Amino acid sequence: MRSMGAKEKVERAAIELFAANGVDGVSIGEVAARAGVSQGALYRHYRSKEDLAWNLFATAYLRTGAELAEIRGRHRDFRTRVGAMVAHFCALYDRDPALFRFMLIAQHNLLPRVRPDQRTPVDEVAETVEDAVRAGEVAAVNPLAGAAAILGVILQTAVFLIYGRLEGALSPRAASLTRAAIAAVEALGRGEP
Amino acid sequence: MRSMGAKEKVERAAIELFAANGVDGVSIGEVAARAGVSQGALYRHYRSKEDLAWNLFATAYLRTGAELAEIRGRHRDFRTRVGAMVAHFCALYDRDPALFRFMLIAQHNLLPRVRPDQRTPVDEVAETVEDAVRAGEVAAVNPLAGAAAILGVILQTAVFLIYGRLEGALSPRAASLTRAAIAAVEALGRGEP
Amino acid sequence: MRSMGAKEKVERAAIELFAANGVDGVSIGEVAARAGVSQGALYRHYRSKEDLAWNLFATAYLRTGAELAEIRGRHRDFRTRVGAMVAHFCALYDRDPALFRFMLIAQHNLLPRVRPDQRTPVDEVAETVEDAVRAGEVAAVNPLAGAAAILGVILQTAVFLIYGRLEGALSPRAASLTRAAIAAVEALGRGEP
Amino acid sequence: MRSMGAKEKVERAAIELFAANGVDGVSIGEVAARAGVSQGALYRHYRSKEDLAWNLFATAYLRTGAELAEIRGRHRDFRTRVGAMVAHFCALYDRDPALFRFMLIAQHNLLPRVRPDQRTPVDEVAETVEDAVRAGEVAAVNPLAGAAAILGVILQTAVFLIYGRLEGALSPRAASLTRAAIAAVEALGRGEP
DNA sequence: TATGAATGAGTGTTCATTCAT
DNA sequence: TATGAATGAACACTCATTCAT
Repeated sequence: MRSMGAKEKVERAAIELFAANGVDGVSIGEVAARAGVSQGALYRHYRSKEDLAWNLFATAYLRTGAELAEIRGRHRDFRTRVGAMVAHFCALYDRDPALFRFMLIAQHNLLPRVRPDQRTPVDEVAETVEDAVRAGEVAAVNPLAGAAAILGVILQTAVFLIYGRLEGALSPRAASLTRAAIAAVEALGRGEP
Repeated sequence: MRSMGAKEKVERAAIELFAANGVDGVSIGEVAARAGVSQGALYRHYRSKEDLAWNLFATAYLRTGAELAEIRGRHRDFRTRVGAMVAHFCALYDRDPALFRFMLIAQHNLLPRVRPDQRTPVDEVAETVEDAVRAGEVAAVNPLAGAAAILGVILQTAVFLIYGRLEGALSPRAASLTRAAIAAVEALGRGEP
Repeated sequence: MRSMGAKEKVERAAIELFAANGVDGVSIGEVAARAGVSQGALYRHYRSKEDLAWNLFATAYLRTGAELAEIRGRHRDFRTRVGAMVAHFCALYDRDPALFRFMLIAQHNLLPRVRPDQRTPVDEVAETVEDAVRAGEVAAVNPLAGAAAILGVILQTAVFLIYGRLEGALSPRAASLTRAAIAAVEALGRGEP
Repeated sequence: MRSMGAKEKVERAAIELFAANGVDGVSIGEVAARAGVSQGALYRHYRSKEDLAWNLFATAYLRTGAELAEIRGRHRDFRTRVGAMVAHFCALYDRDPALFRFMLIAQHNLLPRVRPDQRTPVDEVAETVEDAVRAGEVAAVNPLAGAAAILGVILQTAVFLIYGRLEGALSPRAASLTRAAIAAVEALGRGEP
């Protein structure tokens, strides 16, 4: 196993810097310096800074979507599915908090560039809710509203970890987050909209 | 009485542009042009672009904190308090979605500049949870974990409205969001940490 | 005697700031602030910043020329004249070091704007040397070369006071500076050019 | 071998423009245009305009100090030393009048940035006078007052050449300037302080 | 292929000047 | 007359991108 190719070094440096300062707050020079390569070398792998940011985001975001799809394929039961998805998000955060933070920040600029036919994490969670409604596992609820509740519980907790409001890793919270997410969806279904 | 002073025009323009493109993604020239004033005029009211962004953020963010504190002072019951807070967030969003989006985006850069002694929305929600635990209204739960669940449910729903995943205003969802938020906190308390 | 009119306050402020930072290193706003008047008020007396600097310089520079002319008219003897002129420069420096420093600095930009028909300090000193040569008081010497020696001895000593290389007032040095200036001119005349 | 590297071209352009208009009177754009390089290229060699001006000044000023130190080391006799120093200043002027003028102008802003432990031309001339006093070659005189006389005679003559009051090169005047400088120092010593 | 010098458009900011009040 | 808000051109500086070596 070699140390790291230039491309990997650039990607790691970019993720960490983008996570800390936002894409617009980081210059190509800083990325190159942290990666230990020349500025010019960067352009051999990416056509522009925007291209670099987009590739990093799309790769991570769509990979997460695929992983959630895989979880959805592996389990049938709503509670089990949500539990596995929450655990997956927690593992993602704990394995690479910088990448997680980068995704949270970058979505504001980059989400519009995701093509409508591409399956995102949001789609997978929403579909999981939809399946549960169809199967009668939870009361009728707008799948996207349900997905918002599930994702909100997870992501806001991650945000509090990032800002130091909460401490430690996210995975130990997986069980309680799962309960909270499921309870939130069920509560949504008890009312009108 | 004329329509709007220069300062108000600048602030409106800045909020809308910052909300759409991020602070770093907007130039002073664009703000000035949209406000219909010269670039120089901007510097009569704000010392720098950063100062402008910080003032807009701090004003809105801390004002929201104060409003939540006022709600907390007006009600005693956990459910009532959460209901009023959720309704307040919904009203904020519906009244000025651009400002709401600006706050969501800008926090990533500007939250570290909030002094620890200043009371934020997060503090008020967390304290509301703490009060409920102390009063035995909900099972023991980390107040900040509870606040994350409540805020997550609200804010992620707002995010879905912003990105067009959900449609319409936020206020009609206030009742179901309240139920979801409370259920999430209660579910958190049913487990270990 | 009233405190000071707006114009005088502006001029004093300008001289002190220009002396310390150079004309280009001082903004109209700084001059107005130190003078305690509004920026707009400044333009009632001077058409532009350049006009202000030029007026201050020309007034002081040409007044000094006139004073030297007066000294030249009052005395006939070379040594007496030089002594009176040196004493006059020393008194100018001691009375208003800021004005002196302003003249030394500003000449680099403003001297070219003095019209050739206007009599400057240099003209008066040079003519004093010329008179002395004509009268046989000193050996033949280029009047301007002689003026350079006289002025150099005085002004460089003033520069050393300004920069803190020498201390105290300039007037106590008048006698020795006079001897040095005269000796320098005489020595110039002992050789070829 | 090409004509000149970018750095040399920038330095030459800067010296000429700064000499003519002062540092504050010249924009980076003008320097770059005269040097025939882009504005950005300038910042590869200098961190700021101030850094450019300071480097040019410090280099020339301290180099001159070192050259005078070398002269002082090569000769023992006061008259010989002064003669060699005057000749050196004249050669400096004749070789590069723009650099000479730049040093004369820029000292007003940049002299305060010279560290006290750095040996300047003034230090060398003053020490030369001090040596002469100690050796009994001239009567007791404040070394800095003597240095002011010597430098004043030379520099004011250079100033007159710059302003067109005198014509031709400075070197032909070296002999008479030397006599004048020495006579001035001796005359200083004949009186009280 | 990799480097790093060079480019030039764009940025935030300053400031001399004007002008309505 | 005096103020100070407003203007807009200029400035120093940055940075994504290119390209000769």
